[in-house]
Amino acid sequence: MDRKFNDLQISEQEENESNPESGPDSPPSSLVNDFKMASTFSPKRSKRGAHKKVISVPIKDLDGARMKGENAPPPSDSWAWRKYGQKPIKGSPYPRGYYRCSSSKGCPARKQVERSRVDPTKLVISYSCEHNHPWPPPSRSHHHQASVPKPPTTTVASPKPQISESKPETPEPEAGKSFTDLGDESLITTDEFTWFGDMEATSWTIISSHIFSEERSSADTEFSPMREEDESLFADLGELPECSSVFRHQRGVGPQVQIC
DNA sequence: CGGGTTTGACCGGCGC
DNA sequence: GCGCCGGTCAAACCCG
Repeated sequence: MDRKFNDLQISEQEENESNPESGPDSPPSSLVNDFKMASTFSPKRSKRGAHKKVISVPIKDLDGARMKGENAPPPSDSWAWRKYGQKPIKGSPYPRGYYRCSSSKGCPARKQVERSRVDPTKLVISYSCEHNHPWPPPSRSHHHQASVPKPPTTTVASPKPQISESKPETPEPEAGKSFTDLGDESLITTDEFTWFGDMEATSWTIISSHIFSEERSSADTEFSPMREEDESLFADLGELPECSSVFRHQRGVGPQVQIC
């Protein structure tokens, strides 16, 4: 399967802009052309005090292949998500699906999936998780565990305004680099971003916030396989000051994203 | 039978 | 205060 995800866009939003494209008239600035490094958390409707990150991914043949009507199946990442609701959103022809993390008990992570109304070819996924909650969850669901043939490696995407047309299949020199090498402004591309298994895309952008600059202690193994390291890494992630997006390589499964 | 999905009801925040 | 709207709950249903 040569499914590459090529037009992934992640932006971080404050809670009060929880709607990726709030209002039919409001431009999806934070999604498409703009990104905010919202390091400040402003809980407007912070029932859960959650940070939120928004990913915009192209759907393309996804809808043709599997979409039924307007229901876009959420791209599978490394976590188990259980759908707990779906609502039509005012001003949007497409309903929004509500998912919660079922990878671990009590996991506060939420995910909202909806089609972009300004660009129906894109799927907008909003990740949110509890403030200060160690996210991603320390343990994956057995489903995923079982489906992970090989230990993943870790890739971290750092803030980058936009990368267009970067070929995922291009062997990445960065893939072997350390995070420190990558620095603050780097964007890691991988040849196996298949975690959006159903996604078809031509370019991709990852936008995130403070990731590694200070977190990269010497003990961190950049792209080393992880299993137990996994856990420790997650522990580290739990201590990340703000939000970060972590992409984990997994052979056979593809990289995964954890956001918070 | 266990886990996920669907869907209507309910709740709470917010604007008027 | 009231209505709108987004988010969540939970029972029924579906599926492997």
